[in-house]
Amino acid sequence: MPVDDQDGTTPGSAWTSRALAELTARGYRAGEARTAVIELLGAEGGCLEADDVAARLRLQDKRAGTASVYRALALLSELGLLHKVALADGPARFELVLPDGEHHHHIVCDGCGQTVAFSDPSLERAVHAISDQTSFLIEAHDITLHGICEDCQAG
Amino acid sequence: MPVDDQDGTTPGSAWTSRALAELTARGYRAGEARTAVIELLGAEGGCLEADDVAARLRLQDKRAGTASVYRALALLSELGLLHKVALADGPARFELVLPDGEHHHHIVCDGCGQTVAFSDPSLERAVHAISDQTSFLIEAHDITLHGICEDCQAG
DNA sequence: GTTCCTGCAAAGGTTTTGCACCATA
DNA sequence: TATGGTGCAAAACCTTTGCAGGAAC
Repeated sequence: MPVDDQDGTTPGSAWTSRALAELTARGYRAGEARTAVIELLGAEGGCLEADDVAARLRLQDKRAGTASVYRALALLSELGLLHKVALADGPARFELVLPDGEHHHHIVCDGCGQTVAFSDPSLERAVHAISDQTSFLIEAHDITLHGICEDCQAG
Repeated sequence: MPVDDQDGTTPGSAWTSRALAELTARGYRAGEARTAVIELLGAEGGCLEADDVAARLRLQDKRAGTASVYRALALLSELGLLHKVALADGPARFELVLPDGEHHHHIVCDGCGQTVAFSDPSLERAVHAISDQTSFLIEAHDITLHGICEDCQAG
């Protein structure tokens, strides 16, 4: 469920416009499948697997072939509009890249596979400090915590 | 290349002994493929893909079927002797779990795929602070930085 | 001798690719 | 109209599973 911001719009709807603009600005066409993927991701706020995207589009009667979904996700990642996250098991997930750099990380329950998001400024500061010390030009980072959720601890 | 510690032994060779002891202590048998995988990982110090393990064993004329390699890696992970790390692209890698909890994380070059390891105490502190705040029982964490290595920046 | 481990081969799931057709600009 | 996007189907890739034979205890 997308979170409303102060304007009453979602961060995702701004992302949708930006993604579509970026595409055409770079000479890519707004084909049917590609546009549908962008609109869906903006509406959902990201954190979807390729298969989720395909399935939800089917529910909306916007049919998009699996291959086109993968191609759209790959292109958007390449353009820096999405960030591909590989959790330890299962397929990759795709997160919106927002212009203010705001993002989150994940805690995965190794019992039931449930994933929750979190963000933490001091963790970000620690990552940036490392970025300054390495010869790599750091552009992104993934952080995943693994553990057991409350339900699985009880059961 | 494994890093020598103060005793002149490698951390990996201690790991090999511990892994073999742990296996028998828990009632598992020291079969040929399983033993070969453990010895290889200890000697190499971890950070290998399943396929690397199979290939290097073949080079040593210790043939181990792919399935047995995967089964050994899965068992060792389950016993807490290995940690499975999923980088964004490509197959999972397996890291030794050392008894003192010492471990490292990775920086991946998105240009050439090169991976280097790093460790950082303040990053670890930040992760532990989060662990204390969540209802999850945190048992492990993966951190991967993505960027462009010096070579790819130049080229 | 019994149980577990192993290897092969086949299946499983995710992602990529080839190609003919169609839509966008 | 020319180029590039799309969909289908097939392939590629990593990983898991079934099963018969062999090794460990």
